[in-house]
Amino acid sequence: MKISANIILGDCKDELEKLGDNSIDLIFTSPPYADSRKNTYGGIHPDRYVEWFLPISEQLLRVLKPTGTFVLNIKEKAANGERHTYVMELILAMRKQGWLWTEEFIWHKKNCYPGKWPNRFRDAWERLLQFNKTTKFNMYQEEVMIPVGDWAKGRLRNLSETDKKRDNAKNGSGFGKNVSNWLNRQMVYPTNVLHLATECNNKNHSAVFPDELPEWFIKLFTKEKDTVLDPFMGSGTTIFVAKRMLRNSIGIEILPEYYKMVKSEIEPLAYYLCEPKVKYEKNKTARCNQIR
Amino acid sequence: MKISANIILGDCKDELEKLGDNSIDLIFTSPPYADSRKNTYGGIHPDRYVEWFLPISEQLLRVLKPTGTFVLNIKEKAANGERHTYVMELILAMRKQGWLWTEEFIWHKKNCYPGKWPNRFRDAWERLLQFNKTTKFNMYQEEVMIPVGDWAKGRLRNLSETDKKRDNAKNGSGFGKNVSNWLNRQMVYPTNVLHLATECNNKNHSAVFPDELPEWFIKLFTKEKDTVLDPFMGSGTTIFVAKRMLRNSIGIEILPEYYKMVKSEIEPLAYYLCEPKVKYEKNKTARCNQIR
DNA sequence: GTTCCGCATGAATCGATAG
DNA sequence: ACTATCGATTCATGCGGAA
Repeated sequence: MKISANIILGDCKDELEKLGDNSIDLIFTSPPYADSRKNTYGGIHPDRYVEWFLPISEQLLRVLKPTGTFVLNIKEKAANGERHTYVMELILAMRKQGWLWTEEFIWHKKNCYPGKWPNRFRDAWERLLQFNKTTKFNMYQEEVMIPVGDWAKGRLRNLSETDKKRDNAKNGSGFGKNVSNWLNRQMVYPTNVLHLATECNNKNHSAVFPDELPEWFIKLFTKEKDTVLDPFMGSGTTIFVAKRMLRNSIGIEILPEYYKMVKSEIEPLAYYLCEPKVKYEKNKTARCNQIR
Repeated sequence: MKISANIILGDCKDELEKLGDNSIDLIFTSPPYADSRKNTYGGIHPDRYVEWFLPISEQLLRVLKPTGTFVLNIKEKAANGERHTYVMELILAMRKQGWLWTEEFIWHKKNCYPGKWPNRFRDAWERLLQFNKTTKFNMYQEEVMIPVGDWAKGRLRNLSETDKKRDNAKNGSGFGKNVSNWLNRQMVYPTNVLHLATECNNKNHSAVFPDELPEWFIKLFTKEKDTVLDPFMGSGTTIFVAKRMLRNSIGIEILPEYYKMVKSEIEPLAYYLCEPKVKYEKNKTARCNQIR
């Protein structure tokens, strides 16, 4: 089974038109922020951000499957003592386009960039806006469950009795179950707040996010062999993570430098991943060291 | 030196008109959320939330000092699989009214409401929108500095002395019981993400936000003898905290039950606080036991 | 007197049922 | 078809009684 990573050089506004309707399971992207990254993207003026983005989001709406999800990582800049409003205006405009604004996740950046200003503190969070085409989208909640909170540590004894009974009743054999192991993995569903550290190695790319960010949403909204799209690929974090997790991926990038870099680095992986019985969890560290 | 707590019964839209121009240093409030608390406030329909709030925010703009700050705690509901947009629409409308949207703090609710749904996770954060009249507002950043280090890392809790003791007692670790441990720590500025648990069971009162929330903003945006206003007083958390911190306060409440309760509980405090050399930190526990 | 454990209780949200 | 009400689901926390 071949997992493909389709790396495309070009303006996503044009390149998206070549993709088929209802063909994408997850769009995860972090577009250039308004008026930032001037040296790389030219910098979109805040006042024109919405009008610049709407033709793109229209194409994204077309290529997304009805069961798919679009996750947009974005945060408004502060200028002249105020936060810009283009993100809110974008949400309102995209809803008129037909998108459902399902949820807003918060990425809490645990080690955010240091700094001090007279009128504001460090900005330690970003928005992860979830948009959908329909209310019946795929969501694999069990894939992102987390260990129960610290409160359980002092109360494990009570849990053990219940869990022991349930476990025995379930399989009946009573053979080969490590109860204490099971106890330490009491799992609960997460919330809409994600606590992740920012990526330190940046490769001249000012808007990098950690692997864990796309990984979490890929786990949550896709299964193996699904297709993930990043129309603003940049250094390719989303694509590399998707590949590692055995999802097909499409990355669009306007800058030749990034395109070449990702293209050359993703190729050897294809080989590697074609081997049978390779589980992505086991290879994570190796591949991270290999490609990053 | 007398610190006053002016408790007013009535609709804040009417009562605010009686307050003088440019007389308030900090407005901290949590208005009734759309379509919620029906039994108490009647519930404002999401589609009419903005038009309901704008006359109030217009008065708030009038009574706030040019150096003052308005902090609005709010979160949009989810309905029919989507988040409502009235909060974003409110921000846009308030800017047209003349407000500056300076910043959006995130309150991460460590213990959010439980529940499970097929299309979303538990909602663990609320917005704390900072509005200002001018870009030259008072901000006492040093007052909310936090110790750097693994214990406080990721929590951003600015603890009063009693809080430190209480937390240490709770953990039972003995860590930090020696105040010098704290004094020796390097202090850093916090970020715009606040990690606080909601207060669960206070028997009779259940405040919608913990004391630490208004406390943090009162420290940051006011000094002693300044005036704090809460136009939706509710059970009076903001007013009690302001009183304890030696700030004058004005609370407006439409429901007689809440009004009477706060009125009767705040009175004995006036006596107590009139005594000289009373530092609010030392009295927190005593007063909490006394009045709550 | 500690520590431990049971239990109630929230700014919630969805789907089903009823008017 | 559209709105109002209700039950089910879920988990971090504090309180009080028990060990």
